[in-house]
Amino acid sequence: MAVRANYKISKIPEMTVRRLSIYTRCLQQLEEDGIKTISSQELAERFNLNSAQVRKDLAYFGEFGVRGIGYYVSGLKAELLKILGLDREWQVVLVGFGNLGSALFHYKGFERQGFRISAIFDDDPAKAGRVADGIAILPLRDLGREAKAKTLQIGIVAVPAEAAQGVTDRLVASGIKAILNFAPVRLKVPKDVRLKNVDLTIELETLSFALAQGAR
Amino acid sequence: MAVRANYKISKIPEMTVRRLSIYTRCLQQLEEDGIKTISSQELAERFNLNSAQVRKDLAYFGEFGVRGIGYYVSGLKAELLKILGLDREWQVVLVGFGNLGSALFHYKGFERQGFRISAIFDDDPAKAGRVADGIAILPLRDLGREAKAKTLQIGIVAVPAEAAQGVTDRLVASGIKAILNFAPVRLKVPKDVRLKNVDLTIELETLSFALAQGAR
DNA sequence: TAGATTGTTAATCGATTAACAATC
DNA sequence: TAGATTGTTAATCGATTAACAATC
Repeated sequence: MAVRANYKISKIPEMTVRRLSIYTRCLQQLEEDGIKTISSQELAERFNLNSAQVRKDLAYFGEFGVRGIGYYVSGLKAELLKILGLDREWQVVLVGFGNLGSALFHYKGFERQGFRISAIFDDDPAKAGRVADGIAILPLRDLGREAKAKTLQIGIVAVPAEAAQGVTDRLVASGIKAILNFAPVRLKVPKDVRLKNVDLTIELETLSFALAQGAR
Repeated sequence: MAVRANYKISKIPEMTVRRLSIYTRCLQQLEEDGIKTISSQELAERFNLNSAQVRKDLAYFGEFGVRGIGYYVSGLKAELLKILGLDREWQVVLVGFGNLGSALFHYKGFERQGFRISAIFDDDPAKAGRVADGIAILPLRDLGREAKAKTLQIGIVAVPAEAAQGVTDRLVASGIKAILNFAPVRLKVPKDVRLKNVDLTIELETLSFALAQGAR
């Protein structure tokens, strides 16, 4: 029953974390549907996974199941929310309020999981000074002050490739420890800073690759 | 020297394709900088990869290098563009013109690699009928006709989760063989249709996980 | 030729899956 | 208790890396 407290973050495979997110969503749905328990087998089937994989993913963090029964939906959901850090609100800073940046700002999915974009920065004089949905768009020089004042924790980089490293350096300098980067460049960050890249063009290229190959 | 023509698509690891995209970009930059040749070692160093991995990735598709020299930058670039299907233009259809959809439409990165969003669909009466940058926003019922007329090849799903499966079914029915999905749901598609999911919330959750763990 | 670097085979590593004793 | 399902160990699979003969 005891939850292992002393695992190393680095030991948890990235794919395990991603699957935990997926399980969590499923459990939220199951809870709404009034379903009380679910087995690893049933959970796995919904995502074409192996039941052993589901159990192993969970086993990194503790023993949440009951032999002969499976997992209690709302109990497991609560555990996973805690593990993923979704049992609290995160203060997110968005840098870059172009097309992508403003879309991310208005995207409802983030807010729903507790990611609150509470600061926006853009050095474009046409944007800095404006207000979006009650959030002021500020020039980057104000970042350090705002990061402290609003205890910003996660940065989103949505600026052009050329500007991305400079922006990242300022985020790091202001104490941000996690960055989600949408610019198509490899950013350098200190090793205590978590960096995740989302490269939309590469996603499309995996598709054009498949189509180009298929056409042979 | 001969390029192997008979490999199976399914045999190429996804991660290999993603790295090919990255190599290609690097080669484009190197070409602009006037660099003529590059070794697998030099290429690998730029991305913290292993030189054997670079050579192996390329070896899936042929022998592009010269022993003792390395790879000719512009020659290899041209080969990779062909392999990735980036030596041509792709007709992309965007479904959903909300915040995310309109951002993707205006995102310059796609166009630059030959992905042309040449049709937009949205059933919202406030949007259907409008024109965005010369592209008419049409109701979904026109999809079949437009798909034929414009030989649409790749679909982007940027609608709310509830609408995503319905939209996908219509894309498939209209003959689209590759779909990039931004809705946070597992879509069902026939097995000859390529599906790639981009889940922005999960990306943020990998960060909140790391922060939450680090905070223990 | 001597030096450099490829393409490829063999070794290593890590993640997925099968199998099963433990136990509700 | 009998049946079901967990948590975990061992086997399998696939991807990464090291090593090296081939060769420019």
